[in-house]
Amino acid sequence: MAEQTAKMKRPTIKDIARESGYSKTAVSFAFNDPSRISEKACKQILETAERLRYIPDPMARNFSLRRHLSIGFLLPQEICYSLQNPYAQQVLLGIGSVCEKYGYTLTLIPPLNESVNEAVRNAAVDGLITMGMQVGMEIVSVMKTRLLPYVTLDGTPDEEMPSVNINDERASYELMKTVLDSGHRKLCIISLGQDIFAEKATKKSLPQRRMEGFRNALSEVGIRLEDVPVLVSEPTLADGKQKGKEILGFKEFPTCVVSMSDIVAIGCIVSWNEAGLSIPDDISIAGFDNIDEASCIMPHLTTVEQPAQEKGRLAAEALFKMINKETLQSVHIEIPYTLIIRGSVKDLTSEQS
Amino acid sequence: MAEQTAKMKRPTIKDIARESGYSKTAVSFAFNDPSRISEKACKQILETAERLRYIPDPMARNFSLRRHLSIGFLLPQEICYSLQNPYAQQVLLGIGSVCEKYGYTLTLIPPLNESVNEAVRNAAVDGLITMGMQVGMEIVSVMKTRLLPYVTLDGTPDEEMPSVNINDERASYELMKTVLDSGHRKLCIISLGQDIFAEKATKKSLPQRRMEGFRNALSEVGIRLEDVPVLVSEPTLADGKQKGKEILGFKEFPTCVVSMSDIVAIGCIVSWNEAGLSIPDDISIAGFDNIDEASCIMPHLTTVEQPAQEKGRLAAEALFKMINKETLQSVHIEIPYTLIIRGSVKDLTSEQS
DNA sequence: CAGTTATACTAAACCGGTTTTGTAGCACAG
DNA sequence: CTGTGCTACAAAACCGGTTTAGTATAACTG
Repeated sequence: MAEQTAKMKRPTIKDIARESGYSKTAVSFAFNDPSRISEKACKQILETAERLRYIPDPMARNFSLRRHLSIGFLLPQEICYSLQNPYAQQVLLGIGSVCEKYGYTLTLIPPLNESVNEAVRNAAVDGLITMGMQVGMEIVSVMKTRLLPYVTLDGTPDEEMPSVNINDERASYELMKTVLDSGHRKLCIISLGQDIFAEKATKKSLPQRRMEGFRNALSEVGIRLEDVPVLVSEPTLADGKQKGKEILGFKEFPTCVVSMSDIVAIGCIVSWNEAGLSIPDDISIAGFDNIDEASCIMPHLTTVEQPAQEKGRLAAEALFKMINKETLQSVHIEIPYTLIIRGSVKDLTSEQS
Repeated sequence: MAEQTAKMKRPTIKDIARESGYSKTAVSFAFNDPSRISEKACKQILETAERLRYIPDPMARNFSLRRHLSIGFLLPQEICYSLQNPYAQQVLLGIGSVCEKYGYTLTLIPPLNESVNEAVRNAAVDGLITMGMQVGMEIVSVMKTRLLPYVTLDGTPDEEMPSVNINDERASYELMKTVLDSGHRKLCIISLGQDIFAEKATKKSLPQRRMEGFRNALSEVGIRLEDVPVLVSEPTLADGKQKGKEILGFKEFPTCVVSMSDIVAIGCIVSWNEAGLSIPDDISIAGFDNIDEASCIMPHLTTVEQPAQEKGRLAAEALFKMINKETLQSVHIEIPYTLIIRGSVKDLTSEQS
């Protein structure tokens, strides 16, 4: 009876060797390089393996071969939080499509015991894609110590930080300019959450870069960024709704809200709808990302399109190049964005106030 | 100079042992069970480790401890295909939230070389969550051979197939009954894609179970299921649009389309809108899942709500019980669904034809 | 004070593969 | 007929941790 019961341990390469009368080496060759042994031996070994239902232990193979066959997507927060944003989901899909191509799996890595560091120390992967990482952060040194290749999305480009980004400063400049060109002057900005591990970032983070773009556009019409109210929101629908409500309570009611994230903008619209406001007549709003929902909600959202899937793909491709030692130095990829003007920002210039 | 350069290999436990003057065992204890050695030894070892920037190799640890600290989400098709459906994304979030709780990562496992079997053979995980799996499929035997615990969602419950499901037959009966009660008689059904690995399924698959529900409701008004046109769609927006177009070409135009998936239903609506149809006046439609987009699109979709995140959570919890040997026998969980009636199905009974 | 027990450590086995090294036996060239 | 090279295999080392078994010393016990 070669049948396998729950109590039996799975057979190992040793069992196959013993049972087939050959050595471990021969068994290994039978599976990985049959040309190294005789046809007869190969046949016998594979038959024995089949009979004992032998499946090589992936962990042992990977350990021996010093690889994991998986890359990690490092999430700054809990999975069901980070991946709530359709933008992040699209990035995920992009990364995923490249993983398949290389025969890799994709490991989602949330913080371990609330520590991103811990998660990186323990991650069983051949490389990491991170979001919103900045130089100088502790986890950068962990990845370097582990000699783990990494690429960051929406982070701060730097010689020790391979990255894929759009030109955020320019994009947000254009977005803000559009809003201002429509005649809006009483504004409110919704920025993105503090980078949770921005301990000692030296260069400009993504929200900071976008803010710079806003500043430049604003200064052209004589508005100081410091005079514009700024809220900080997590990129989730729930937090977006929250901020929307908050804005309703402003004494100085803005004519247009500029959000750094579509999902937050949509959250605002939802809460404003609930409050009976009509958009864009009562209040205008612009977003960032051009997620699918932006063209689903009424009115369609004026936003900056950034190709999220493509971003994920490019980051993953760069990572695999590093894993395969094709590229040793740092990569920096800038991809194009598109300003998308739709109905969520009212044109105040064409009407008589 | 204890600095680490790219060329140097990472230090191993052996290096720390040598450098600190203690044994490998002592180093291991220093990290995992300091009470087993003296404080002095522990301090010296940890200092040495710090100095040499030693990080224990996760792969080696896991291999030695016979675990992976990751569970797998087995996808029937490519990642960017399977996870396009918001329903699957929600399931993913649910699974993810449980993984975090147990300190595990979540590995997305697409088919390897187009083979789900290959993927399962090589999966470096402690357990698997699958979607739409049926008994008798080859991968079931692979999972059993590997002694890998598994739970299936939307599969065919069976003693050897732990599962989490809603009562699909009953839910679709109710959905179809609602449509029929609204007076619709000329229908079209959009079923879900063939289960791609349904080689020799013995019991009823999810689309089959839902079809049974439809059949029961239809027979009550004297319609034979066989007389209703049925399309089969992949659960993606793109394929949904495609089916929508296809329906536009029908000679016998249906008054209502009943889809087994919201995303497909939404695809139909999009393509009908493009064709200038007005919904539900020109054609009605009902879906299944109640994804977020169902209440975003106009008109809001009449559908069956199934708590996708909750499904993922329950499946993951059951899986962890099996991994931790708390449950040895098979689990079957049935969770409640809710019929949600909104504007996408026109009431034909209240109007004079 | 002999015998037992605890403490603090080390050596060696182990996890299950792959890979290097070694060695028969045979074919073929010189 | 000897030396060289090739084929087909086996033995042993290796990957980097954990764990078991074992040992020396110190501390307790009767």
